[in-house]
Amino acid sequence: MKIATWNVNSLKVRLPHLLRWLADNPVDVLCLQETKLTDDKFPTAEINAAGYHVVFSGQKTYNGVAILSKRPITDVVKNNPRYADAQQRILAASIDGMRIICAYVPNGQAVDTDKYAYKLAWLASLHEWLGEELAAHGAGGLAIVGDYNIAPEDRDVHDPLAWAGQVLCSDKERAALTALVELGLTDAFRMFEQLDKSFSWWDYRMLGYQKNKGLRIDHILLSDVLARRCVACAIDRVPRKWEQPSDHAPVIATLS
DNA sequence: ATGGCCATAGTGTATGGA
Repeated sequence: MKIATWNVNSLKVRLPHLLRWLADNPVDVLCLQETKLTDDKFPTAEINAAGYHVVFSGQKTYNGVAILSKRPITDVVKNNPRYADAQQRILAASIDGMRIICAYVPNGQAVDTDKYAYKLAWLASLHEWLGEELAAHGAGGLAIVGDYNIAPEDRDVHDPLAWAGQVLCSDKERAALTALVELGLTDAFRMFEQLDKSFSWWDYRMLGYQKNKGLRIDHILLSDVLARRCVACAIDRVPRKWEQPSDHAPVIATLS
């Protein structure tokens, strides 16, 4: 089975890309971030017609998450109950006994801003709640996937010197991600040999994609039960080359 | 040429993204 994540940067704009990508990549589970749609505007019918169940939690203009699945979805939790503010960034659900969490971690803007402080507080709260989710659902396997807005290591950054200490690469953000991993999770991408300069996001500006000036900030973290089943993990750059693309590429993990 | 974008709200131009 395949589990994937993709920050679509507006599902309204990117629905044709989503449907085209699913036709080419009929993954079992796909988590979306930055849908930027209120729930009444969510394209449920189109996604059902593509063969997927779907749950979602959105808001106007910003954020918004969704989980698509070929198999039925149960036990849905919207938001981190420990951090239930208006920003729709977390969606958890059970699929065939597995716990799937779709996460859109705050961007943080810049290290000296309130948004950065919000990001760190949000991550600390996520850590608390994720520990509980692992305790409750770990036996059947848990995957927490999405846009973490954190490049874990310098090799995940096109220009580590330029980005040193900057938002997405700062020590505190990396430590927060490490703390999540230390709950008993594995970065699926790094379980396998990968090409140097593998990224999942490229700035729209400065010919970022054409020059491969990117970051790897979209991650699939697997609990031990699922990590043992994981046989591959890859970033699919194909839709980043399509007309009017999202600035993020999908990441796909294959489980036996 | 060392900078070059995009989506949203809303109809100018500001904000957020990463």
